[in-house]
Amino acid sequence: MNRPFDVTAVETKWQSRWLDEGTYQVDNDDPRERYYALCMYPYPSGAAHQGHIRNYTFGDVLVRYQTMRGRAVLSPFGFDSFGLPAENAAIKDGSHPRVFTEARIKELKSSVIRMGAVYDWRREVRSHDPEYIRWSQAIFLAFYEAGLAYRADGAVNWCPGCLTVLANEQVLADGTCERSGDTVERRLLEQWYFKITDYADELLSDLDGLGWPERVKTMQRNWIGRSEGVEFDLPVQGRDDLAVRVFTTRPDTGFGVTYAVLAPEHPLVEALTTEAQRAAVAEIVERAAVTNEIDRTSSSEAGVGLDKRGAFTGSHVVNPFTGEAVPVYVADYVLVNYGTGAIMAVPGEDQRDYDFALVHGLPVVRTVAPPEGFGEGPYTGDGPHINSGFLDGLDTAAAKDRAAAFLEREANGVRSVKYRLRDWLVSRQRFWGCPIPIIYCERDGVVPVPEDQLPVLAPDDVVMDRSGQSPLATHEGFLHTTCPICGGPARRETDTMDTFTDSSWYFLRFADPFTPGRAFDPAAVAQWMPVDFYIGGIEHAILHLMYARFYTKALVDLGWAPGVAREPFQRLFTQGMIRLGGTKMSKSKGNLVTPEPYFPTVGADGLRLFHLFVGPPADDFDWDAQTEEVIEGCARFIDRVWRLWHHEDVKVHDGCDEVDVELRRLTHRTIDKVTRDFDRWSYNTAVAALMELYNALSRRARSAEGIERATLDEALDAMVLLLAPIAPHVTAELWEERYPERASVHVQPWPVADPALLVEESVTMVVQVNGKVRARLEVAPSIGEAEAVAAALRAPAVAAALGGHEPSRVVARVPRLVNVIP
RNA sequence: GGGGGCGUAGCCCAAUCGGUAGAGGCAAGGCGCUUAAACCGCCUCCAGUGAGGGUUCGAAUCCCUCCGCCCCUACCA
Repeated sequence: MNRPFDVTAVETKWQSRWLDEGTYQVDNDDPRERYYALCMYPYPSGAAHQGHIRNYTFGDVLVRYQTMRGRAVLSPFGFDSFGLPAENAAIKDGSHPRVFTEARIKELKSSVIRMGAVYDWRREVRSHDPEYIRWSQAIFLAFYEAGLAYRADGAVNWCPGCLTVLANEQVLADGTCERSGDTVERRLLEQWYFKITDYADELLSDLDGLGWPERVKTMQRNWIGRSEGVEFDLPVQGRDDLAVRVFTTRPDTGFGVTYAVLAPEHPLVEALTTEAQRAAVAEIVERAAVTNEIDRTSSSEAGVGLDKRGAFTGSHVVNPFTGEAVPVYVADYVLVNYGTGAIMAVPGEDQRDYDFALVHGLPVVRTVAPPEGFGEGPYTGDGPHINSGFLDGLDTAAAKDRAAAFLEREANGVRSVKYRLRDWLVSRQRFWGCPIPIIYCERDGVVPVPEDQLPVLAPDDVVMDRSGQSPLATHEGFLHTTCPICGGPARRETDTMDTFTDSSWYFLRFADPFTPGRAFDPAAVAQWMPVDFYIGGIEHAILHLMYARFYTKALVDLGWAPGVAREPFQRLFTQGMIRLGGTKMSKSKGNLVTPEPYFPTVGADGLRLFHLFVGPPADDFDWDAQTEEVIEGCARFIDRVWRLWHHEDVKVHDGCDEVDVELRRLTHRTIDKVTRDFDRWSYNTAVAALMELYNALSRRARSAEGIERATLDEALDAMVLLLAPIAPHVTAELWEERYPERASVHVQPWPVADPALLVEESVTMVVQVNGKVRARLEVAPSIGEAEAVAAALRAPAVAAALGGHEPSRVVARVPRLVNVIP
């Protein structure tokens, strides 16, 4: 491209200046109104790609805009620098994950600076920094002391090809390893958990007040999966000492229970299995043990038939509603870690029970009358109850209540609420993560590492291979230690924490990474939290955002953080992804377009303008063959502004005529429009409005009559101010050229539209006859309804369309429209 | 199977409360500038809103059915 200025020189000049002058540093005692703008801190994967540029452009525009609006804007940046890619790279080429990671951080940071995004770099955090690790571990211990962290057996994902444990994120939807493609197995290990389920209710109910996209809230609600029901006992026939405890949300269908099901891992399976059924049941149990959860929960068509997935135990339980004995099955469609791990099966009103009953020849009883014409199969809807004794005739709600009361009386029933949400398994058998600060002593058991011994850091000389155990466990020097209580021999926990723990509190650290001896100063957190706008990808809609909300709630309850942090992210923006060749642009997909080639040509400004202009920020964008041309078009617009600012080919005159006044009105309408568009994140239309203003100005300024000087100056000033958050370098340069004595464009107050110039002199009133446009009239905006109707009826085309008939009805929406119905 | 989103000009997209379908850009074509081209400037072209039905004086917008694409989720009792 042939640019009218030296893009690289201008952009690097301003980037250095923002850094050197600390333009976007804010202090914790800043008296201005606070604003906290935050992009999700990235995993440092190396130089930025277009997805990063788009993301950080949205954030940067917000920071610069809010700064011009007079706010003290906290704009920090950091790196989610623990994680698997660094460890895998280390295994592959023998480097140390830290060396690898820090090189990637350097690259990404340099890209971010080069695109013109501004941060208070004094506040930068890195998850792998020893000071950060110290406080990640201190929080773990605080959770442990509070009973929020506990140990239990848990299943991990084991890849037989890689001979290693995988994180959940590495297991694809079809149950295979994302690297080797092998089918992932489950193995039992003792693991650490966080008790996020303690907060299930609050995590659910607090969603209501958040300014988040509805779909993200819906996803979180579904993930938490609250359901109300009844827990009760099914006594085992012939065994006074045993009962199968089940949970149901449909106690009203109790008369339709024709069998019961235990999960394969249920503790009663052994006791209830008769000798004759032992082999059949064992087969089901063994199969469940080696099958990963994905396969188990996929529908029967995909894998093994239902006949192979369940077996009769030989025992019966008594249905408390009917008093009849029904068979007990073991089947893998019942999960041990939900509800009570056992169900009453109602094939008449449940699809899964119905499918299973058909295959195993179990009776189906309908207890809710389906509507007329309803065919075969289970009916899960509402309706009058039938075949249900004392529930007959009741609707579902009433029957539920009556049945629950019955179960409370007759079957040790308790109304209860269950959640789909599970406790958070935080152990990872990995090296490149935050070590869990726990010591195991033969005498004293589980012992927290004393706070003065934090951080627990991994030694540098750990061998990372694919043996499948935690790399730290292979390092004798790390493994063996002494017990802080008795001084006797002890060993360290060798697992590290899920990297989602690091990202669950970094935004609190940003408020105050300065105070020694604390994770953060509560007063500083109180000043900055909650985050006003949190910007990131939809892929974090569930896990990261749920975990972070859990952390802040727990930290508030533990007294670490002030109550304002309870809901950390007031508003959330999830930007659309960039797709190339039909898939998301990402390093792991190998379909990256990097920004570097664009910097010397269209510049960071051109690229930023492009990302804002190309479509709504929330929408996905396809990077395709035409994209190059669109990007160049954006750079061209910047060039046009540059030339017009320098009055190239412009004719100016003094003395303002009506056309100039109209241009002044357009300038102020544009100020108003762009401001409202910024506030609703409609950057594409804001840019379009600026282009429209440019077009009108240029046309007038380059016409034979020319333009009034003051009108042009006012319009150009407004345009450069409005463009400043979008194209920060070129606008800073233009502003400094013309106004060397003034402060930078970026600390100028945001322009305000003059209300007097927003009032339109006349508007076009559309006159319709029977919905068809027949005339357009110029009218005063203040026109009254009667006057508007009279004017409409006077219009010749309207009279003609009416053909002399009296209108039967007239709908007037002054001053825009009058619709005459004959 | 369940939940959500999207579908407007050749392409990306506007239309903010149900009220003139077009703001902006890209591409295409033409003219001017130029020895020529690029650049630059000016101008032109193009859809009736995925299909069908309903509500309404009036529907891209609300409702129903269907088609296509995308995302999330998945036996949660």
